[in-house]
Amino acid sequence: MPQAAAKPRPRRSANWQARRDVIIDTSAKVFARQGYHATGINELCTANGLGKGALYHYIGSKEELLAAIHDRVMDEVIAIGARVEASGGTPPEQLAMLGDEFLDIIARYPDHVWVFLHEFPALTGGRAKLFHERRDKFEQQIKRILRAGIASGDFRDVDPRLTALAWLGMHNYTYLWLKPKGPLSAHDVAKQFADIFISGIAR
Amino acid sequence: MPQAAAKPRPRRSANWQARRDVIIDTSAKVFARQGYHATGINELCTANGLGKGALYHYIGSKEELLAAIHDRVMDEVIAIGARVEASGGTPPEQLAMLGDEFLDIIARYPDHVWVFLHEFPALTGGRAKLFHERRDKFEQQIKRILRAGIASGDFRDVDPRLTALAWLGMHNYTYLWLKPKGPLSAHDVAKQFADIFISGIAR
DNA sequence: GTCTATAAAAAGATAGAC
DNA sequence: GTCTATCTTTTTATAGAC
Repeated sequence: MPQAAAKPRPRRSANWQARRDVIIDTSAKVFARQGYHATGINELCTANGLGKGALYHYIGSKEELLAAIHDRVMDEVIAIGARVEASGGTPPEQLAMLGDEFLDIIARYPDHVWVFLHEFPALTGGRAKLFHERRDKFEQQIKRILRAGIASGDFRDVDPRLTALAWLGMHNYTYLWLKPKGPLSAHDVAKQFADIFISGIAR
Repeated sequence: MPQAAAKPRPRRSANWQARRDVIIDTSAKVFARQGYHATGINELCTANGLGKGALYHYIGSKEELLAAIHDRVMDEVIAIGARVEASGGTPPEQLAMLGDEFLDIIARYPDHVWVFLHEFPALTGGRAKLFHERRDKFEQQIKRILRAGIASGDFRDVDPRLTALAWLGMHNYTYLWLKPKGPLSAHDVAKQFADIFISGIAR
């Protein structure tokens, strides 16, 4: 079997990778608080407790760091799509499960999600293209569930695209107010959102 | 009656005001395309066909320009709140009307709305405070309608805050895909969103 | 009112010592 | 691997001529 081409493994030590991951998470917090463009390399150095030389040893550039923050979230989002698909539930069950897992990601990565929802336009070239492809992939996933539900008679004859975007907006927007320490858990919110949305499109 | 303190009229000519408004709208387009911090004063000069001296004659600073873009949208949002309240419809009718007018603003000011949803964290001090107050005021308006609907028996006993945020997310998110030239008008989208949402929280 | 020139600070990134 | 010093460009804003 030939070498897998999907993710060309960078020639770096496991230690380097682990250190880099910490830098990505710490930087996400700073970007979330004051914005990507408003944050200078010097501030990233301070936040990470490193000099410029050391920081650049781990990140190729500021934009590469931004892309890494996006990947952290999108990797997980794509993964839940596959998990839900494999679950074999009914369309309403799948939609509820998708919402539950999606909000769980938002609650676990509040900073990363903030960054990805605010700063994705700062990605350029191939990085921007890759991001949009993965975002579209998730949207397709939602539409597939909706179409299946219409076909099965669980949902009325809604416009799949419009309805998928309504669902996405409702869930994405939680990044602004859903707090890990808040009165409602991601699971609670997902449950109530599913109640509203699924009965809203039920036949 | 003493002088109204709400909006201290600046001592400027009507011509100056009109010119400034055009600059605000043109700049909103540039900010929407490439971001507030990523846009330099020089680019704003080019886009507006002015030199630095002339531009600064109309805007106090870059951030004041950003605040003006926010005001353009928030003035209208607050206005629809009052209009809906005065309409005297049932809670479901009011919620549908609010969505219809809200999406109309998003469709008419796509650039301003983009800027306000992406760059509001760039506002500082009193400008940030004022913005948050007005945003909260709109959220209160939604919650009031929801509570009235629960009291009247039109809606089931949902959590007003959670439901208001679900409604806001669903509608706000349209800024990313609702196009004036698109296949669906803001009115069409509002109608279908109202169908989903109101039946989703109906008793 | 509008321009050009310039100030003064900060940006992202790199070089080379250690 | 990490540091300090530095390069180059760009930033926001102002001064002063016209």
